[in-house]
Amino acid sequence: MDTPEKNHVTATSEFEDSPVFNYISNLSPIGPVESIRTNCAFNSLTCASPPSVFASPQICIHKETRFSFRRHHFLDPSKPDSSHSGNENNASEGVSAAVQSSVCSEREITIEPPDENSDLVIELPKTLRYDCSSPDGDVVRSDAITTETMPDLVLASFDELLMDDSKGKHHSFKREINLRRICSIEQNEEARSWVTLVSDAADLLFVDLSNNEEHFEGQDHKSVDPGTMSFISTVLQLPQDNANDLGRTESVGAITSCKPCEIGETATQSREIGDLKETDPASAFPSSTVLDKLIVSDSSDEVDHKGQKCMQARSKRHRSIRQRCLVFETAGACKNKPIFDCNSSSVSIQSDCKVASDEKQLVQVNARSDCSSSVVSGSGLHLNALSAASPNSVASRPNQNTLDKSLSPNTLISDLLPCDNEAQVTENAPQTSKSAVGEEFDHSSPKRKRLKSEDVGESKACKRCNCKRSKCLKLYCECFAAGLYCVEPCSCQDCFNKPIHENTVLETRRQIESRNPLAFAPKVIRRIDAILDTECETKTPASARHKSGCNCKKSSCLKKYCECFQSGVGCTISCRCNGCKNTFGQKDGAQETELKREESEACEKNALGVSLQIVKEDEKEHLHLPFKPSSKISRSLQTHNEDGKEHPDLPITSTSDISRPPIQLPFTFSGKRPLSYFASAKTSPRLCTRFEKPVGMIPADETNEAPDGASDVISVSPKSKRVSPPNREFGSTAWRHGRKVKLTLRSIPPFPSLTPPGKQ
DNA sequence: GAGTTTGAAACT
DNA sequence: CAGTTTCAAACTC
Repeated sequence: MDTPEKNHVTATSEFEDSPVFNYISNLSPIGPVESIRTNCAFNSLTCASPPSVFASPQICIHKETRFSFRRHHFLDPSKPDSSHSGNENNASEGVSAAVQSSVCSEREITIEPPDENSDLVIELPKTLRYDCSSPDGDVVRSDAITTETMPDLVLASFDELLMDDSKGKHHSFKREINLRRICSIEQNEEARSWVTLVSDAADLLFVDLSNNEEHFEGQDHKSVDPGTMSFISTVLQLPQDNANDLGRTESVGAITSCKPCEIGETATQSREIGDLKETDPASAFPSSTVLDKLIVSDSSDEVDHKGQKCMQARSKRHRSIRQRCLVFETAGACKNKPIFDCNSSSVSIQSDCKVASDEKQLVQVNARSDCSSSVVSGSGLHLNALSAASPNSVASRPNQNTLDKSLSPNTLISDLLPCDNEAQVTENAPQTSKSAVGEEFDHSSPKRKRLKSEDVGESKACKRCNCKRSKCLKLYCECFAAGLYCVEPCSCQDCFNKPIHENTVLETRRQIESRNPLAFAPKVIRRIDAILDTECETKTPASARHKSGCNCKKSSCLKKYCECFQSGVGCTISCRCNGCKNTFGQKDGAQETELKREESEACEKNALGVSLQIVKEDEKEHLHLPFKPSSKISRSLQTHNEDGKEHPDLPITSTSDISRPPIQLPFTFSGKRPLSYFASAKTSPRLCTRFEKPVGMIPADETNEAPDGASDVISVSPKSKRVSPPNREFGSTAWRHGRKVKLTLRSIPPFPSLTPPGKQ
């Protein structure tokens, strides 16, 4: 028998002869024998890795080298040729097999390339990345997952694990299950997204890839969210790329309208589109997401033109408007350079949290993308505008007129995407927009005031001010308040709200934010589930509300003087208005809503509960917008609603609304539309949503308290006086009475305790 | 288009 | 924090 040592020696000699060995030797200080042992140890280490990975991302990184190594070997056999050109399926299968067979390996794969032996490790990723262009690129997914979604996924699973830990049951087992689930979901999502995307212009993919290369690796989990946005944007953009701009846009607009019936159609379409989604159990989660539905419907629009019926129902006028708005929206999405440029900007913004830098980046983005600039020019879309518009879409349903107006893509985006992102987009817009926007606004005559009043959707999308004394540097200026630069259509005088005066603008903005951190936040906070709530058709007030409420004295909240009315939302108890007659919902009615909410909360105990924790824009500051799972929120967050349809979109809207100014919008979508989207919502540390968590699992205090503090709206009032201090628990009944109950945001105690130190 | 009304924002 | 002023949009004519 040969002793192990002999074997090692032999092997060593063999390796030494090979160039690979030499290469490795150069890369690693580890001696030949050691390296071999390391390889041997891979298996054991690999299995052990997952916990470590969960425990700490950094640890994962350390291990990554090994895993990458291992992965490299592992994949090669299945995919001798990394190009996968011929066998995309095989490749994907290999990957999927790897993923499913070994969760550990999957996670490892997802980890970013290690410092050492990076070449080897990176090699595969690159291959995958190139493969991304292929529709079947599940492999790509792994790559994408690595940089984008995994953190969320890991956190999500980890979160679940924690919950499990609380129970003290089957930790490892569930862990693996979770991981498997995640993997399967990812794969499914991947397949879907690719199916959808592939049908579209390949150029988009190229663009994405090119951009991905830049941003993917650099992005942390935060970046994931932007990716989703990007994805959405991409989807939205597709129509424009095609000759069927109007039609596509229209479909989007129809979706945007969010009519229940339309949604239903959309869902149906999505089903029709492919069994891919529905057939897969995994679809139960993200696939059902509204976003997903929308996307699917959009794609389905190509395959199945059913959706066009809804589109055709729209008037041409709205169609054109929508298209324009959509362009703007997408602009944010960066039509031609879409996704990742925008993402990058958003990401950088998030990380930097500096307006100046953000805007600069935005500018750069604009400069880089031709279309984007034009799109951006749509400056009309700004965060607030979107938020405001979105409510309209939902809230205005009672009024058919308003409904049509609300159909603008803005609504869709606002509904689907974090306002922040949008804001970012819009923020850029002004810079490059003027020329591009020119056309847009050419039609706008001096009577822009009238135009605004005439077409809410458009006006919302296209802010134009008429400031004379504020120099457009105060919140009086709608443009400035919206985070937009003034553009040609503006009739302002002595305007400083221009890129030329960037520093001034930024400084002013900082000052205002210092006074009121949420000064630039959307004025209207939408209910997450509003879009999905069938009741919205007849009852919108509860779906959204003004962040701080109105203070109308004479207008009876029936004119646009009233911000609630203007935003198409009903007044709430937070409003100080007198003689409220808001057609979107009277303040008095808010009390009834409150009662209903409490009732629903009672029901909530019997249903799956979801705790939604939204983080304020600035994650670095770790400002959490705590709120408890109100019944509606929980309901909306549940993977399945009454109709059995999934509504993952919640987090998005809620977060968007909550999050503060566009630029710093932290909100995170997962890079992959539904899945990541879902995952992020579900597991994001800052946005903690527990879809699957049964109420019973929630600590007694949590469940009990939820009703008290639960506010209809997930929102944070910009006005400090109305905002409840973070981390404060308002369980007492005292807070039930009066406005504070509504506006008070409750922190969710349980999460911190459950969260392991290393998680976040 | 000018003037008035209105309510948010800003100021004291 | 309340009251006042400033401001610009919304509205009316």
